[in-house]
Amino acid sequence: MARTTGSDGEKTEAAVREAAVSLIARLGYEAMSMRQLAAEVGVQAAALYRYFPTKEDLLFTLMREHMEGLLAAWSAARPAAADPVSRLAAYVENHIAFHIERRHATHVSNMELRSLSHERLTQVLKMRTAYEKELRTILRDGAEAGMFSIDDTGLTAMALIQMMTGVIVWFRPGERLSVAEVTASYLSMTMRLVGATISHGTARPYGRARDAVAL
Amino acid sequence: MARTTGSDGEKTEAAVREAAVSLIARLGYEAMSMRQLAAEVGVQAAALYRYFPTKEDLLFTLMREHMEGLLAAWSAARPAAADPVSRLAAYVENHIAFHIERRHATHVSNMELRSLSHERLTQVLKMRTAYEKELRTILRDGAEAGMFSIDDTGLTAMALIQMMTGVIVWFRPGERLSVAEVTASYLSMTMRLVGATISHGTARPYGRARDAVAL
DNA sequence: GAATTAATTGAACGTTCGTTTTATTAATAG
DNA sequence: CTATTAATAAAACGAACGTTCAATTAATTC
Repeated sequence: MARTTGSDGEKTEAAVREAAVSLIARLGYEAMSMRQLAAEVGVQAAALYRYFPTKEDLLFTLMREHMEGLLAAWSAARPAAADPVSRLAAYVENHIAFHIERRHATHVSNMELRSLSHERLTQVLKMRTAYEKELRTILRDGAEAGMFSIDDTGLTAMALIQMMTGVIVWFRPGERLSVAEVTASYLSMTMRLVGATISHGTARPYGRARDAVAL
Repeated sequence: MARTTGSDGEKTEAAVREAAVSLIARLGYEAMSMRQLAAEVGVQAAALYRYFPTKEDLLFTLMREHMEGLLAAWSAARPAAADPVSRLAAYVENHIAFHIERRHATHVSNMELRSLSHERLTQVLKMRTAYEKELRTILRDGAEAGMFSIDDTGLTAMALIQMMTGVIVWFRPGERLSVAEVTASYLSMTMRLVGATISHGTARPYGRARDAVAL
């Protein structure tokens, strides 16, 4: 046998990507074999090498495009010139929506970094750092404007990102909570965590956080 | 060659555990070979099978003992009968201290669950759930007492745990921040996130969170 | 000091891995 | 209709994998 009727390179490549994201998320990159992946696509293992020269190239492609997608989504969602509270809200909403929509790809991008070569790891981390820097900038602007109360900008940014990304670990669409409810909760937790205010001197708490007490 | 001078089963087994935690954390369980592990210990691969019947038995042992250690640490640290704020503070402090101290083992326990058999996965998850339930209980008690302002207890517990455990991803002892500083920051972020109060009606915010605003 | 037990080596087993090569067929271009 | 290109199958490669087994030596017991 050789070329099969109806075979199409573009469709096959798309099927390979999709199956790879799902399989790597479920089994892990090292545990997934090229033969397993091929079987999932309905093809022989050798056919995969027409689209990706090595297994690692496949992984890197998935990760790079995931990070590019995240940066692109934020570029599209970011408010042009708004106050820190609005910008932070936009960041949280975009982050949650993007990660819930791409649970599997996020899993791959977060868990399989160690299977990348040094050079490619650096590339992916550079994109990740650029994305995180956006949040740090918002937090710093808000702190300088007296609208946020934050101990340490870098630490707070990491804590927020870990908290938000963690949603993919436990959240399953169609269960107890809706995406909108989850987003609203995370938004409210975020605003309270950073001590968001409208203006310095006002005493109305953000969300349901009232009557807090000094440590 | 055969038995080497000075060889000791207990010491070898301890060395195997230690090397395995470090190697699995760095390379991943699937990527670490038994020959690599043996070389790290300074022994032939066959010798490992004197202590662990299979590679998966080794992984499971590491995970189970990590979770048992976490539950034991919390049992020792938990305040007998205290108010929700104190109990929450104790939970956060214990969690951060334990996870910073055992970064590698935590990495293994969180990232390699999929390499466990169904039965063993269930065992580990049962312990993890028991640990998380402790936090949910504290949050619920605090909310019922009117000392916390929380949308959803389960969601908040997951968000807090993800946030706190995430410390092992970026924190490195001996760098910019000390363990004490990090702990204090996480404690303050936690208290603000849950809207902690001393008593309903008081208007003094916890930590630096003042002048918050309604969503 | 002989017998026994504990700890380890070295070699090998069958399997699976990522990848390459070659042949073959489907689709397309002239 | 023929020539060319695109897409795949089938088979094979050497290497590495987890694991087993028999032999060997150190430590311990009697």
